[in-house]
Amino acid sequence: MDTAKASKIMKALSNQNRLELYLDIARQSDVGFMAGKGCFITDIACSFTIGAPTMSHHLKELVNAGLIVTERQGKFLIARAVRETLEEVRTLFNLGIDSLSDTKGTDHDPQS
Amino acid sequence: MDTAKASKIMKALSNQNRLELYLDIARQSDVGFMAGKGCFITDIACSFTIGAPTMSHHLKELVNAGLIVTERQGKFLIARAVRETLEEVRTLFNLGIDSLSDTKGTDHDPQS
DNA sequence: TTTAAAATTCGATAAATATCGAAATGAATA
DNA sequence: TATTCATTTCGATATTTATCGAATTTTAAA
Repeated sequence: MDTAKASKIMKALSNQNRLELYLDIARQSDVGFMAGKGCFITDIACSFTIGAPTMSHHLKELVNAGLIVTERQGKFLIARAVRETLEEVRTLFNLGIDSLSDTKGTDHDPQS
Repeated sequence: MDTAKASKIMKALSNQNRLELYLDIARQSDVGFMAGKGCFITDIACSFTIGAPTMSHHLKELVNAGLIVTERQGKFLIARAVRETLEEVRTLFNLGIDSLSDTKGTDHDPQS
């Protein structure tokens, strides 16, 4: 993934409300019996203090970043996390090397 | 990690220049013989088109987010990625469950 | 001590953005 | 059809921020 796209994703998650929104959606999108079903924005929205217009705006930002997809189901809106994007984010934070996740490599803490 | 801190980290990485700066530092902070030594900002800076004041600003933001630490070495500035913060970011994107990349939740590498 | 290089601070500016209230739209239901 | 609920659009505003040039500081070297 190029850094242009990556930074857009980070920007989409740089607002606390939007981050929590995404995490809620991502968790519900994949947990157990709900897997792949997505979740109702209405149900999520009630636990947020922001207004409906702001919620709508945040959702659009998440869609724009490729983090979620939405779909209208009658009166309601369904959101689902895009798994591929999440995987890309994870890959990004692997920094292209694996040596960061294991503990070897430093004899002692060079700081403190 | 709470979402307040997480969103601050995301914000710090939401600017493309700053993200690339961080990735450069993080890679050089941990690769092979350089592990733990940090890297000279001067050397990194030359591959960026931004001016010195902007670079200084970006570094401060990264420090503020807890992503890097800096240290002056004579005339130069050394930067090192904070491993713990990176780990926290990775944990965040595991969404608290392992089931996202592995339906069973094994002890295999969840990054696959 | 003078010079030069690296980095920071300061002040300014243009652009982005989070949020809101009011109004409009879409869709189910009474 | 009229009403009601979920969502979106619009317009506005206050705040943040990325960036710069100029000036300053810090430190090494000449």
